[in-house]
Amino acid sequence: MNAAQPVSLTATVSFRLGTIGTLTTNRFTERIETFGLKLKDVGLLHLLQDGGPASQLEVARLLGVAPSLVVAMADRLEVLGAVRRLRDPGDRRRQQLVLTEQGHELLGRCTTAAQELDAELTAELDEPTRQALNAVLGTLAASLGLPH
Amino acid sequence: MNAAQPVSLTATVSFRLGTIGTLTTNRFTERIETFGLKLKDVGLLHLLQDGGPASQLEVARLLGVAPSLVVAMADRLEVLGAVRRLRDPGDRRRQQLVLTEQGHELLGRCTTAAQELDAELTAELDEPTRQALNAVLGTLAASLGLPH
DNA sequence: TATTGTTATACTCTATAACTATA
DNA sequence: TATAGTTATAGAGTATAACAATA
Repeated sequence: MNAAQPVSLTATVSFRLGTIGTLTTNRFTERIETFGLKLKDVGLLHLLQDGGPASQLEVARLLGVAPSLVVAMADRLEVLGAVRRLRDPGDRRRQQLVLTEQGHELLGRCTTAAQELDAELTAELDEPTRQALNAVLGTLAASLGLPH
Repeated sequence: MNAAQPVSLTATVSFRLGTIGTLTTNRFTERIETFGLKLKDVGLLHLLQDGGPASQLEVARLLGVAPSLVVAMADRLEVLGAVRRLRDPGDRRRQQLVLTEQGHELLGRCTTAAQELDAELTAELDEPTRQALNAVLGTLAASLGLPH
């Protein structure tokens, strides 16, 4: 007993989540390039929609990225007209990032792109299976501290 | 009709696969660093186990990476004693990469690491749910042309 | 001349560190 | 002196292009 039967690496949940996740990320990245967006820009847009205005440092902490990267993302999104920087009058060191109407629309297009990608990725699954998969992934995301 | 109800980006399968996949990849990468391996080295080891000896250019094509990257991986794995380069006597341009006994053991340790990570990631799921998840991921991987 | 592997170089993404303005 | 944001610099990972050996 205790003899581990030989399990293939590719049969593990981790390997499959990693490879499918990478493929998914690559395809999504291609699509949003069309909008002039980088992958993490989408996370920033989503954050602003959900949590309202936030200072750049708050954003960096919430996204788990360096503050200098938030500068680059905010620059890019400002050029696209998707966000505006508003100086906090009470503390003029702070930049409040706010989503513009255009930013909201852009986020909507990203969501549509994700839904289209969903259909493409799960084309082989029947609807109950697809929904069950999404539910389990939601549980997993929640338990791992990811947005869900 | 046809009015799309507002779906959150984070509720899509694509977003969840992307974020969970990235987290999984990061954690797996940390673990195999202990063995002196980079992420894609593991894919190479697995390939050699499954398909037997292969030329470096075949490996590049199968892994979907540049030939120059295979050189770097083979260098690293050769130093670790995990693979050997054998000149093809029939065509001396070709280097046949073969897995050594040590390479086989190393791959085994990677598989164990993935299984441990599986347990960690799916700790919140009951066993039938965990198995159902793995089965659907296997279906997905197969339909997307990924190893499974 | 074409192909395999290698080396040299460049590009993308992101972090760390130095710096400026404000508190 | 401490903090928010910015700019400068560096490192990891990987691709493309130039090159050498062999066919």
